[in-house]
Amino acid sequence: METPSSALVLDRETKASERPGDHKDELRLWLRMLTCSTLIETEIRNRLREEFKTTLPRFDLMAQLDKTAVGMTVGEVSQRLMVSNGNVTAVVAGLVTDGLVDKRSAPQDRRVQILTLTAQGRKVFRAMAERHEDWIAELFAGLDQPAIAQLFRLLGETKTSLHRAIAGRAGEAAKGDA
Amino acid sequence: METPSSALVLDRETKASERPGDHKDELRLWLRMLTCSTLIETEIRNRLREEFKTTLPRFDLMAQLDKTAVGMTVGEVSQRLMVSNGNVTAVVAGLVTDGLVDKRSAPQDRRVQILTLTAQGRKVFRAMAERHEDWIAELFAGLDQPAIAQLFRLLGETKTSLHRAIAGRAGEAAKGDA
DNA sequence: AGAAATTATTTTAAGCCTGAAATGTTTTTG
DNA sequence: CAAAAACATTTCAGGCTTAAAATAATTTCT
Repeated sequence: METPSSALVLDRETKASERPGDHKDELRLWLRMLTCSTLIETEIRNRLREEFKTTLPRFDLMAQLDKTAVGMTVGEVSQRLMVSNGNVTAVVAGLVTDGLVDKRSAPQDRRVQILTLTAQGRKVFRAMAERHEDWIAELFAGLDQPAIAQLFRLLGETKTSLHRAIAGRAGEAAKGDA
Repeated sequence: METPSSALVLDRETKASERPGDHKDELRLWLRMLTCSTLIETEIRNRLREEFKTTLPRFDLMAQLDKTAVGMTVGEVSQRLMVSNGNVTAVVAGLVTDGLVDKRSAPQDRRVQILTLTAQGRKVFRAMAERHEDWIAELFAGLDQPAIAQLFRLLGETKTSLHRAIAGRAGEAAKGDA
């Protein structure tokens, strides 16, 4: 950002990372990211309700199923959406009732439930997805292409950092368990 | 889906913004941002439960109240947290029961409820906030200071873009209403 | 002043979401 | 082969969240 000269000025001019034990910058970054996510989520939620009388969890679930031709198990969906298994069970129940999703146990392993979009489900989803893509573009319209690319890249680094930190802690916990 | 020949090859080489009507980059950006937010939220939620036996909504609410000496109204909190009024009412109820938050109607306007942290609430929150700040720093540890600053700046631009897009649409809706 | 509009909050009904316990199924192991 | 372990999903209890309707208080307008 700027070019400071002496060591003390350096502390003043650079960000808090120079001050030991201070992590305000990371906190502010997180709060700003959360604000952005919440604004987008709320807006998409509103538009899905107004324009398609549906909810974001339903849309997200259908989006996963649309990505595959052969269907997906409950566990697979739950992992991809980063929600609990029980949650998937509940949301799927609604979609099955509405004839948008088909659920059947796998013939070779009856523990597993295979979820697929019905023909109608696929049709309905495709229509929503098209609008959804426009909405997202509209929301990000204030960023030019290089800014989008840059942001995408930095969020990639963030994701890596998060995975490392979370896995690290899980490892610690496991060590304690053993 | 097939390999195009002349003009379209250019499309392949340049970014999607060159293809009219294609907004895949924005969509991928949003999905990546959502992944990051969800990872952080889930991790913070887990740690708050394990270490302090509390929930993220409660923590967030207390964080707002900690920012003021004179207290905050229900509406003010709801706006800042970007959640519904009814939600604040419910979460506050729990915190009042636990003696962490105090709620009383404003003397000059009895419609308004003033929320403040109790002494205990402030003490409990401060302890959690300190840990929380460390956790966030830990999660972002893979980013160096310039990356954090850059990301913060880009998310600022994003926020501006979002506000403009959302306000714009609200304006349209209002026009229709009149 | 009194009616109407506005404002702040709460209530309600419905759906989302979680972690943990329970259920049913398959695989491993003694 | 049968018991035990592992696995996939569902159920359950509890809390969060929302939009919309209801309630309560204040302000505005005539």
